[in-house]
Amino acid sequence: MAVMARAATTSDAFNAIAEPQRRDILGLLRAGEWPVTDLAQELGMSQPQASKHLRVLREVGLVRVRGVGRQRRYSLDADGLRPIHEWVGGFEQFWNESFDRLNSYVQDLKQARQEE
Amino acid sequence: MAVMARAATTSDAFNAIAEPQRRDILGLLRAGEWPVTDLAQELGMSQPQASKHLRVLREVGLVRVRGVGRQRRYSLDADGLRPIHEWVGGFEQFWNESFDRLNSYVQDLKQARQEE
DNA sequence: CCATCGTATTCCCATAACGGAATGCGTCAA
DNA sequence: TTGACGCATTCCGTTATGGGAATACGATGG
Repeated sequence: MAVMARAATTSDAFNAIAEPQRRDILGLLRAGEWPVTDLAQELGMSQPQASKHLRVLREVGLVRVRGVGRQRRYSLDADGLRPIHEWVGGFEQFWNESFDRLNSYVQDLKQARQEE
Repeated sequence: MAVMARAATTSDAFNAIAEPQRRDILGLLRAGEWPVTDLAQELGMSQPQASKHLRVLREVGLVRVRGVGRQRRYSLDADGLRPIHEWVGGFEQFWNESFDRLNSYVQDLKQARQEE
């Protein structure tokens, strides 16, 4: 049985978006469809690299492709990001926590002062 | 110069949370502080594995440690998740898109019907 | 001071990533 | 039909992963 080292980048959206360039690609695709070459140039990466990253994104369902003549136009399919947003959202109260604590601390101070 | 293969898991929160078990750890830590052994048992992983994952999480600043006697208690530091939430949140309109399209399609239908 | 508890670290291994360079391949224009 | 264009794929090399097992290490209790 295969000893898994690190989960494949294609195993899920979490792994796919761990790569900065792939996040760049997704960001760019918010602007609409892009043929590979243009996308690569826009983001300053080689065409093969762009193709490879796009393949990963396609495999996890974050982008779609459409053949137009001899080009392949990629577009966003953001549904796969939703689970991530929800998972991370489950921690929202905790990154407000320190602020809340500070806040209640300040409240306590105020109250203590009034009671002096 | 070092040829980078894949970004280190410790390079940022995106990479750190790509590993399911680390997400499990973070989830568990919402319940409060945990000593390593208990945490490992709760999540069904070996103690060394737990320690290793916790190290990664600590290096990217997602958890804090506190020494209590001979145990080390880990707790959540969720601030580092915020950038992720914001990045993913930037795509929210796009995963509502298909719904929106369906919606406007229905509107069009209604309107067309009234104009008959 | 010594044995033990709670953890962290180290070693070993199989796997796969990402980048660069080269190449394969389908489609369109002449 | 042929050549060029737009992409995808393959090969190579370096690096680091996560799991298991063994071990090192600091703090505590006796």
